[in-house]
Amino acid sequence: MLRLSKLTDYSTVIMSYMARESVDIHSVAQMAAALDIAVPTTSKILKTLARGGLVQSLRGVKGGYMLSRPVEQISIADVIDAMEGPFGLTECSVRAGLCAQEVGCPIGSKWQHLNQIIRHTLDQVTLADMSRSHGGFW
Amino acid sequence: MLRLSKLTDYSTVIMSYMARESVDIHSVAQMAAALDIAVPTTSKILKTLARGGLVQSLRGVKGGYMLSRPVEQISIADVIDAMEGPFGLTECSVRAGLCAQEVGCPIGSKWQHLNQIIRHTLDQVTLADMSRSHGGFW
DNA sequence: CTATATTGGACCGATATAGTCCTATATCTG
DNA sequence: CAGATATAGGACTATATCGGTCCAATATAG
Repeated sequence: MLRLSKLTDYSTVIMSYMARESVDIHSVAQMAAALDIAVPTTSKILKTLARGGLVQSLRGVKGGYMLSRPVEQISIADVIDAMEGPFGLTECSVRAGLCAQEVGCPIGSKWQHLNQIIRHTLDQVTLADMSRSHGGFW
Repeated sequence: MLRLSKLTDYSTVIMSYMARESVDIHSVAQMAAALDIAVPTTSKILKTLARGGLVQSLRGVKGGYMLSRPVEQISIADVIDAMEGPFGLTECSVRAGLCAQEVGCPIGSKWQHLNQIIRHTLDQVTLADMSRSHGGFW
C-alpha cells in the first residue's frame, strides 16, 4: 500500500517529539512513557536512528539521546533512509540486477523519475515542519 | 523503504504492456511469455486488477484481458489502489483506531497532508504517460 | 461436445516485521 | 572506587505478509 513500516512511523513520532521538546537530551524510558510506545521498541528505533547518524547517544546515568543536527536540517526522507535503508519505490530504482525485465524495461526510467519526485517532496519536509503548525513547508 | 510490493511493480509492467500494444485483448499465457513473468503470477495479478475494475476479462477460447478504460484514464495510483488496497503512507492515514498515539497525535495531520501530495502526484501519471517517451506528465 | 481460458479459492514456503530479552560497556554520583 | 543507571549490540521468537503454485468450476468459440 506504499506504506511505511510501523517502526518507521513510530520513528517520525519520536523524532518529532525530540524536535518539539526544549530539553535536548531524552532517555528511552522517558520518551516511551510520553509517547506510549513499548520501551524495547523505542530503544530499538533509537538505536537504528543512531546508527544512521540522526541522533547521538550518551551512555551512563543521565544519559539518553539527542538530535545530532538542528531540526531544520533533518528531513523526513532522512528518517526513512535511516530506518528502511535506501529509498526507492521499486526494486530497480534501488539497485540493478534484481528484475528480469531490467534489460530494456520500458517503464524503468519512468519509475526512476517518479521516485525522484517523491523523494524530493519528502526531502523538503523537516522535523521543524513536522513539529509546528504553520510556516515552512506547509 | 517506502517500497511497492513486487506484485504491484509487475502489475505496472503488465498494464503498461497492455497500454502499448494495439490489440485490445491479451491472454495470460501470451503476456507472461512476452514479459517473462511466471504464468500463475501473471494470472494472479490480472485477477486482482479485474477485481479492482481496471481490466475486464473474457472467458473461453480466445479469451483474455483488456483494459476497461482508455489509457489516459487509468493512473498509477489506480493500479496501486487495486493491488495494495487503500493508499496511505501511514496506518492512521488509512483508517482510524490502529494507533495508540491517535488521540492528540501531533503529527497525524502532517502525514495526511503529505499523503495527499504524493497521492496527487501518482494520480497525475497515467498508463499513457508510462507507455510513451515524451509529452503528458513528463 | 470439446478445446481453451479465466475465476475463485486454498495452500505453502520464504521472507520481513514487530517486539522481547540478555550481556557488555560507559558514565554519573556518592 | 563502587554501585546504579542507561545505552550498544545482537540473538531470538512469533506473527504477518508476500511471492508463487495448484486445482476445481465456469464460460465460450468452433
